[in-house]
Amino acid sequence: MARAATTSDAFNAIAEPQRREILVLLRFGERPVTDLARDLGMTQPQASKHLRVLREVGLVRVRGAGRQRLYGLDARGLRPLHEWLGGFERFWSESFDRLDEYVQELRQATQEGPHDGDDQ
Amino acid sequence: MARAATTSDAFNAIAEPQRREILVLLRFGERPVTDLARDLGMTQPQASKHLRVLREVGLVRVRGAGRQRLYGLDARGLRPLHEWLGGFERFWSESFDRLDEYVQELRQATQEGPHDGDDQ
DNA sequence: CCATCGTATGCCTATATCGGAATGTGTGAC
DNA sequence: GTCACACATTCCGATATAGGCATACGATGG
Repeated sequence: MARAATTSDAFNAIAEPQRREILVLLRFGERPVTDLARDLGMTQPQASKHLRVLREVGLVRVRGAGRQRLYGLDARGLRPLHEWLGGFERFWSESFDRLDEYVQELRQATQEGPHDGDDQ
Repeated sequence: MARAATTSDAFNAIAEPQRREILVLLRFGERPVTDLARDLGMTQPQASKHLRVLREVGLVRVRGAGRQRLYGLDARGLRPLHEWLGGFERFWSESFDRLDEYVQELRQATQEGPHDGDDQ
């Protein structure tokens, strides 16, 4: 068997650096294919192919605007990634995450009794 | 060119579901190869190969313990993923994250003036 | 030193990728 | 209707994967 299809997963889809860059660009709004291709220094067909993959895993949506097709981000598809990663937060926050720190601060401020401890 | 090597990235390494499961198991502590293989229902050689990949991208470390080799999580390698994903938080929190909600609650409780709004 | 356990590696095949170039499809404009 | 434009799809080749199986490696114990 070969590697799993790039379209099988958000995990597989974003394994490709260029696809990640596309998603980053789309954070700033919808864009047509040619725009993306030019900004990322790739050919139009390649951009189209990458967008196809991203579409199949539900990370982007298309909207026909005249003879252009505007691609837009659908970041809900990234949630599985986020959730999976969530299980590891405690590990890489050996040097605490700013958000974590913030939460702790606030937790103290509100004088909520702590109900979870950290072990290991 | 083919797909980028699985060992080129944490992104590529975790594209494989079994590799993700290995990492999840390692959250609970160090473990020898055979253990992992059995728990995940795969052959020992496969587990070894997956662990090799994970090692090459710095997601696990090995520690020789007698004639066993204990594999342990090194979650720092997941930070690039976390950081990349961070840029999208605002998007998938259309239906708010529990943590986000919690932070907001607490923010109100502490009566901190709000200094950022959510747009979309 | 030799047997044995735990683990790593080599070889093989099928599969699917990414890149490049050319060409197909569809929409709007004149 | 035809041209031009924006985009999608196809064919090609090189590459490297994951799985299965056999086997090599390394350390420990007797």
